[in-house]
Amino acid sequence: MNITLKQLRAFIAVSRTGSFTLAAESLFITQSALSGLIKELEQALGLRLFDRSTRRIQLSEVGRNIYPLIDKILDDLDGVLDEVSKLKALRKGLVRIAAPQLMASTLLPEVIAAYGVAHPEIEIRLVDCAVESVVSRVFSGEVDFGVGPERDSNSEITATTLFELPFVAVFPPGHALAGQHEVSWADLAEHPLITLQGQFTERLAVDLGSAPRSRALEPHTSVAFMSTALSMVNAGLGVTICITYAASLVRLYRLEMRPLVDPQVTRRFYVFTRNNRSLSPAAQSFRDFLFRYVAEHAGFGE
Amino acid sequence: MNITLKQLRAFIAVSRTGSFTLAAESLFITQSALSGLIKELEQALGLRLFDRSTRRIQLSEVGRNIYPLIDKILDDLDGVLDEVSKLKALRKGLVRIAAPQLMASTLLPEVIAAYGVAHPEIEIRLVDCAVESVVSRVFSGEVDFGVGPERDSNSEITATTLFELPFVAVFPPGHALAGQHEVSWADLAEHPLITLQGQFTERLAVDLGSAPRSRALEPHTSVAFMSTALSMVNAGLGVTICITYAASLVRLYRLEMRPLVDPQVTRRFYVFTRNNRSLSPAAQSFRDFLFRYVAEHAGFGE
DNA sequence: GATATTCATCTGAAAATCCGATAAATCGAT
DNA sequence: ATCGATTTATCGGATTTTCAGATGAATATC
Repeated sequence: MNITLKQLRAFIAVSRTGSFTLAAESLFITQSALSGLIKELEQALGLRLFDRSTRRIQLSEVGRNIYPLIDKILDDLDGVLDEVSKLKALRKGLVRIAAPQLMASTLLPEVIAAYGVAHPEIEIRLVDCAVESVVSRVFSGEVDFGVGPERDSNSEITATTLFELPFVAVFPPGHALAGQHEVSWADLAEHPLITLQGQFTERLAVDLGSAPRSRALEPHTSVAFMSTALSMVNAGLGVTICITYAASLVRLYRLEMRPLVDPQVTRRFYVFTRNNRSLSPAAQSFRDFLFRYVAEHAGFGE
Repeated sequence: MNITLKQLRAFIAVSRTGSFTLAAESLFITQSALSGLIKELEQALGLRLFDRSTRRIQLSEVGRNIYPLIDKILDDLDGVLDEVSKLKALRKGLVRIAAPQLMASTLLPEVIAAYGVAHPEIEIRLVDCAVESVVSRVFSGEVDFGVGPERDSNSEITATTLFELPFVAVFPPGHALAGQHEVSWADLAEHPLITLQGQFTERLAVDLGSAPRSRALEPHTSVAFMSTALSMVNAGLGVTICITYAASLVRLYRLEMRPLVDPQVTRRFYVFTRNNRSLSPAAQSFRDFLFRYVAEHAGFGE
């Protein structure tokens, strides 16, 4: 005769309730079946687990000793079953992510592709939108989480740092700056600059301060999308600046990058999640994967 | 359908061997039974645990995740069973015994030492306390059982006779009584008597009745501990009386003993256990050993 | 393409499990 | 003390589960 989970559950139930009858009810079996289960278990172990009369039930010395152990085992088992149901939910799932256009065309496709290898059943839906509306889409629940640069904090939204990367200067091959390993903001001021409209540039100006080199930021041209800026650079209309995570796109345009220094300015990117709202297992899994991916490809795109 | 330990063991066995056939062998069941077990488990969990063709078996994603968890649970369970069998086999255990101070310094150390030879893994914890509180400590569960002289019966406590021994007179070598082989209570009255305080002496007075010889008990001095009494006897301050089980202590003091007769009065000692409460295997074992020891050393200490 | 190996399935037989009823024990109240 | 209520233990029969052996299907190897 082997020990069964039923017997162990019976043991715990009787220990908890201190009564065969109550325990039987809680297990949805008859009292006689329960009586039999305990008897079997005691037989299998070769000793009494309860000191019992028809009126009183009490754990025996040995019973007291093993109760917490058995209880823990059953708890662990239930934990595993929970785990399984989570994993099961993970097998099919839909994750929606909001990200600014540039990120949605550089880092994220790369990560999504890598994730898809291990989790083909999970669909990742990418919402590319204006930087400004990433957080609001997270807030509205339209997406599971969002990725983007720092924005006004909001008590309903949690921002977790995903990475922090420096700015680089971008110019065509054979450009005057191509000879330098690094480019200073002052160097940059010597050339027509193509910048992005919106907060991207405004914040950068703040970071650089009112120092004379901020003149570098006086835009020659200002466009809405990075891809437009890159096309213009490619056409020899000027230089632009971007963050290294866009490296794949820059390479696609066959342009050159140089670290921007004096000072080196970095930009943090965050994952935005909504408070008081747990992620679906699939979303959780992809979010973890994203962090791991970024950590393992530190300085990716360089 | 509920999950069973059999299924979990089957899962582990298949994971380990990577083969249904081998796993079935190692579990001493047929391959078809094993196939069924895995099928059931997968059904219960609602997903595949193995990716299998007829030629190759491989843990699925989920299977890989839960394998270590399940393995740990089974290990824990086996650990508990081990624990139980150790307790049962007396390879470990703790026995707590309450006994009056005198007994805790004479008979019990002797028995415990003898028991320890055969059962070195079992710890015997001796609680020496006032005679009056032996039973209450048994009742409270503070000790597994108690040893002591007769006390008020209690429906919750079972008293089993351990031994019945006579009183002896104790005096220094060269004492006036040394020439006699036996000492009567009347003889005793001729010498200053040192007695123990408390019920010990009171009960003795009852046993002796109102006969004139009870004058023997009029105490010259009354002390709390036998060892004090013996020291005083040793110093020539008088004689005392005790029960033969204390012989080892008397000999330690190099005093002499003589049977007290006319009448011979005996005192019974009991083992007190609590009703409706089984002893742990270790306590059971030591209790049995104690009875055997006393029986085999009948009149021990003489 | 033949062969050997492996997992899945089917079937009858054996074992277990469960339930309901009943017995036995105990406690509390009259 | 006795009776009634409550609780655990046990018994017999019906049901369900489990298992072994044989067979079938799939696939890798030669």
